[in-house]
Amino acid sequence: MCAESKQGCGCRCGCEVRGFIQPRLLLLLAKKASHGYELMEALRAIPGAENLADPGMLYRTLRQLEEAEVVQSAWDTGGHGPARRIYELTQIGREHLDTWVAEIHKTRSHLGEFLAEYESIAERNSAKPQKRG
Amino acid sequence: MCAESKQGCGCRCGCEVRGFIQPRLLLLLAKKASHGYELMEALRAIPGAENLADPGMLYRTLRQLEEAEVVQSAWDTGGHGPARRIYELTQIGREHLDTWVAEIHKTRSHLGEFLAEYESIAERNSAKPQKRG
DNA sequence: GACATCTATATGACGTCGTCATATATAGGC
DNA sequence: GCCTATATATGACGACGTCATATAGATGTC
Repeated sequence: MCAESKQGCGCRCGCEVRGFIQPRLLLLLAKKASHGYELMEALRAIPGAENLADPGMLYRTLRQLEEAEVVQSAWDTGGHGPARRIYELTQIGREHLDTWVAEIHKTRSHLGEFLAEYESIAERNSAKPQKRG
Repeated sequence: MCAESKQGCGCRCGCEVRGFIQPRLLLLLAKKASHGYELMEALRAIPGAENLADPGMLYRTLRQLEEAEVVQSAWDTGGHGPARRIYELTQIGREHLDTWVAEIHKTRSHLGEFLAEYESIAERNSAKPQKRG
């Protein structure tokens, strides 16, 4: 989207929430226990989460979450294809999701306030385009 | 907030937009040309932006933005105290702010959809706390 | 049975972002 | 001269994100 993105042009060309793959995974797992590949496909199907469907980030995050006892896993060799590591939420994981949800509420409010502030400035400028009204 | 934050517990304990200091600065500068220290105080006063009031991040970002011709600066030796570098938006900067605003709108919608999804699951679980309804 | 393809998990390299610590310098009060 | 407030700037380090690459089992096909 941004041709100048090399050498830090200051143009981020996107507004992403840091670490958002975590609550995305927790919410998906709150619906249904699942494995990495399936979670990746699910992320790919969610508008705004397509960028999170990266195997590198995904599998590393799942390992971190398991290390933190937010999820737990078990091998599933029953299906067709290679063995899959099935993840499910722990009680800690459900609490983490609740914490994330509270924080996301706050962040959403802050974005709303930012946009309102922008609108008020944009209005002021369009009302008085000349230097001295 | 999170005692386990050492060794990557997976608990982010916060929901921050990556690089959000940029649109914050652009919006502040859209209101009024200003210098680093003043921008830092302004950020400190905005709910949800307190964490962005870090001199390291701030001055580096201002330099990057100037490098990208998003802002331009000039020394001001008139005031009392040390010389200040006064920044103001360029035309490119105003366009960048507009781009950011469009992206922030999208992100805000995605957060709303995430929260709605969470609510629908929370309702379902509280409606049927037992295994088979 | 050799080969390609799909499914599935995993690691390495590298850059950006964010936090914290630290350095430097001017102006004013005592 | 010394302390504090103002003001800008740099270094180190970890977390996050992207891209590339490695490994391997199952399936289909010629």
